Amino acid sequence: MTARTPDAEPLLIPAEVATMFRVDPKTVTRWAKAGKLTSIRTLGGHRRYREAEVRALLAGIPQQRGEA
Amino acid sequence: MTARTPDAEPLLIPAEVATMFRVDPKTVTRWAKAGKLTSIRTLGGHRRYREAEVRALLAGIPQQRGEA
DNA sequence: TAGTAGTGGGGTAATTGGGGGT
DNA sequence: CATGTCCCAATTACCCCACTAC
Repeated sequence: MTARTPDAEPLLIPAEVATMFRVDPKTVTRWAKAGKLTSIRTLGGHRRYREAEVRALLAGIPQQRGEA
Repeated sequence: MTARTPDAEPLLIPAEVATMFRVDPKTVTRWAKAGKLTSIRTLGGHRRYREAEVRALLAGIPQQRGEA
Protein backbone atom coordinates (compact mmCIF):
# COMPACT_ATOMS: atom_id res chain seq x y z
CA MET A 1 0.00 0.00 0.00
CA THR A 2 1.12 3.29 0.34
CA ALA A 3 1.40 6.01 2.59
CA ARG A 4 0.49 5.25 6.05
CA THR A 5 -1.26 8.26 7.26
CA PRO A 6 0.29 9.56 10.44
CA ASP A 7 -2.65 11.06 12.10
CA ALA A 8 -4.64 12.81 9.58
CA GLU A 9 -8.15 13.66 10.38
CA PRO A 10 -10.53 13.72 7.45
CA LEU A 11 -10.93 17.17 5.97
CA LEU A 12 -13.49 18.54 3.54
CA ILE A 13 -13.06 21.10 0.82
CA PRO A 14 -15.38 24.14 0.63
CA ALA A 15 -17.38 22.72 -2.27
CA GLU A 16 -18.16 19.56 -0.34
CA VAL A 17 -19.37 21.41 2.72
CA ALA A 18 -21.42 23.73 0.54
CA THR A 19 -23.07 20.79 -1.18
CA MET A 20 -23.86 19.10 2.10
CA PHE A 21 -25.60 22.21 3.41
CA ARG A 22 -27.09 23.19 0.08
CA VAL A 23 -25.53 26.61 0.24
CA ASP A 24 -23.03 28.57 -1.78
CA PRO A 25 -19.33 27.99 -1.05
CA LYS A 26 -19.07 31.66 -0.21
CA THR A 27 -21.51 31.12 2.60
CA VAL A 28 -19.34 28.40 4.05
CA THR A 29 -16.46 30.83 3.93
CA ARG A 30 -18.51 33.34 5.87
CA TRP A 31 -19.27 30.75 8.52
CA ALA A 32 -15.57 30.09 8.87
CA LYS A 33 -14.80 33.79 9.13
CA ALA A 34 -17.49 34.18 11.76
CA GLY A 35 -15.98 31.38 13.79
CA LYS A 36 -19.04 29.24 13.41
CA LEU A 37 -17.01 26.58 11.70
CA THR A 38 -13.46 25.48 12.39
CA SER A 39 -11.20 25.98 9.42
CA ILE A 40 -7.75 24.69 8.65
CA ARG A 41 -5.94 26.62 5.95
CA THR A 42 -3.70 25.22 3.26
CA LEU A 43 -0.37 26.97 2.79
CA GLY A 44 -1.97 28.78 -0.10
CA GLY A 45 -4.73 30.19 2.02
CA HIS A 46 -7.56 27.92 0.99
CA ARG A 47 -9.75 26.51 3.73
CA ARG A 48 -10.37 22.91 4.70
CA TYR A 49 -13.00 21.84 7.21
CA ARG A 50 -13.18 19.03 9.72
CA GLU A 51 -15.48 16.35 8.43
CA ALA A 52 -16.49 15.29 11.93
CA GLU A 53 -17.52 18.81 12.84
CA VAL A 54 -19.50 19.35 9.69
CA ARG A 55 -21.39 16.14 10.10
CA ALA A 56 -22.11 16.90 13.71
CA LEU A 57 -23.54 20.24 12.69
CA LEU A 58 -25.59 18.63 9.97
CA ALA A 59 -26.98 16.30 12.59
CA GLY A 60 -28.08 19.27 14.55
CA ILE A 61 -25.61 18.78 17.31
CA PRO A 62 -24.81 22.08 18.97
CA GLN A 63 -21.12 22.64 19.26
CA GLN A 64 -18.70 24.52 21.33
CA ARG A 65 -17.42 26.99 18.90
CA GLY A 66 -13.87 28.02 18.91
CA GLU A 67 -12.47 31.04 17.32
CA ALA A 68 -11.01 31.32 13.94
CA MET B 1 11.22 -3.91 8.54
CA THR B 2 13.70 -2.16 9.82
CA ALA B 3 16.82 -1.73 10.73
CA ARG B 4 17.63 0.74 13.28
CA THR B 5 17.00 4.30 13.37
CA PRO B 6 20.04 6.21 14.36
CA ASP B 7 18.74 9.58 14.97
CA ALA B 8 16.81 10.56 12.03
CA GLU B 9 13.80 12.72 12.34
CA PRO B 10 10.56 11.38 10.92
CA LEU B 11 10.01 12.30 7.32
CA LEU B 12 6.84 12.18 5.27
CA ILE B 13 6.38 11.40 1.62
CA PRO B 14 4.40 13.75 -0.65
CA ALA B 15 1.29 11.58 -0.62
CA GLU B 16 1.14 11.66 3.16
CA VAL B 17 1.43 15.41 3.37
CA ALA B 18 -1.14 15.76 0.62
CA THR B 19 -3.58 13.56 2.51
CA MET B 20 -3.13 15.49 5.73
CA PHE B 21 -3.91 18.81 4.03
CA ARG B 22 -6.54 17.38 1.73
CA VAL B 23 -4.71 18.60 -1.35
CA ASP B 24 -3.10 17.07 -4.41
CA PRO B 25 0.49 15.83 -4.08
CA LYS B 26 1.43 18.27 -6.80
CA THR B 27 0.27 21.07 -4.59
CA VAL B 28 2.65 19.95 -1.87
CA THR B 29 5.41 20.06 -4.43
CA ARG B 30 4.50 23.64 -5.22
CA TRP B 31 4.68 24.57 -1.57
CA ALA B 32 8.17 23.12 -1.42
CA LYS B 33 9.21 24.99 -4.54
CA ALA B 34 7.80 28.18 -3.09
CA GLY B 35 9.81 27.68 0.07
CA LYS B 36 6.68 27.39 2.18
CA LEU B 37 7.68 23.92 3.25
CA THR B 38 11.11 22.53 4.02
CA SER B 39 12.00 19.72 1.67
CA ILE B 40 14.72 17.15 1.88
CA ARG B 41 15.54 15.54 -1.46
CA THR B 42 16.37 11.93 -2.00
CA LEU B 43 19.36 11.21 -4.18
CA GLY B 44 16.95 10.57 -6.98
CA GLY B 45 15.37 13.97 -6.70
CA HIS B 46 12.18 13.06 -4.86
CA ARG B 47 11.13 15.17 -1.90
CA ARG B 48 10.58 14.23 1.72
CA TYR B 49 9.09 16.52 4.35
CA ARG B 50 9.62 16.96 8.06
CA GLU B 51 6.70 15.52 9.95
CA ALA B 52 7.09 17.96 12.82
CA GLU B 53 6.95 20.91 10.46
CA VAL B 54 3.93 19.59 8.62
CA ARG B 55 2.03 19.06 11.83
CA ALA B 56 2.92 22.49 13.08
CA LEU B 57 1.64 23.97 9.84
CA LEU B 58 -1.57 22.01 10.11
CA ALA B 59 -2.01 23.42 13.57
CA GLY B 60 -1.73 26.86 12.11
CA ILE B 61 1.60 27.66 13.65
CA PRO B 62 3.43 30.18 11.52
CA GLN B 63 6.98 29.24 10.81
CA GLN B 64 10.15 30.97 9.90
CA ARG B 65 11.20 29.85 6.52
CA GLY B 66 14.03 30.59 4.22
CA GLU B 67 13.73 30.84 0.54
CA ALA B 68 14.40 28.25 -2.03
C1' DT C 1 16.03 -8.15 -12.71
C1' DA C 2 11.51 -7.08 -13.38
C1' DG C 3 7.06 -4.84 -12.17
C1' DT C 4 3.97 -1.47 -10.06
C1' DA C 5 3.10 2.66 -7.71
C1' DG C 6 4.50 7.28 -6.71
C1' DT C 7 6.91 11.49 -8.07
C1' DG C 8 8.91 15.33 -10.87
C1' DG C 9 8.26 18.43 -14.72
C1' DG C 10 5.30 21.28 -17.62
C1' DG C 11 0.79 23.19 -19.09
C1' DT C 12 -4.27 24.21 -18.74
C1' DA C 13 -9.08 24.22 -16.62
C1' DA C 14 -11.70 24.67 -12.31
C1' DT C 15 -12.08 26.44 -7.29
C1' DT C 16 -11.19 29.51 -3.93
C1' DG C 17 -10.22 33.95 -1.62
C1' DG C 18 -11.25 38.81 -1.11
C1' DG C 19 -13.95 42.98 -1.54
C1' DG C 20 -18.26 45.05 -2.74
C1' DG C 21 -23.20 45.41 -3.85
C1' DT C 22 -28.36 43.25 -3.72
C1' DC D 1 -27.99 39.85 10.03
C1' DA D 2 -27.54 36.22 6.57
C1' DT D 3 -27.14 34.56 1.75
C1' DG D 4 -26.25 34.86 -3.39
C1' DT D 5 -23.87 37.03 -7.18
C1' DC D 6 -20.22 39.95 -9.96
C1' DC D 7 -15.46 41.38 -10.28
C1' DC D 8 -10.35 39.88 -10.42
C1' DA D 9 -6.06 37.53 -8.66
C1' DA D 10 -4.19 33.56 -6.66
C1' DT D 11 -4.22 28.76 -5.59
C1' DT D 12 -5.36 24.22 -6.59
C1' DA D 13 -6.67 19.99 -9.56
C1' DC D 14 -6.02 17.00 -13.54
C1' DC D 15 -3.76 16.01 -18.30
C1' DC D 16 0.55 14.34 -20.51
C1' DC D 17 5.36 11.65 -20.16
C1' DA D 18 10.04 10.06 -18.04
C1' DC D 19 12.29 8.58 -13.96
C1' DT D 20 12.70 7.18 -9.06
C1' DA D 21 11.24 4.20 -5.00
C1' DC D 22 10.40 -0.19 -3.25
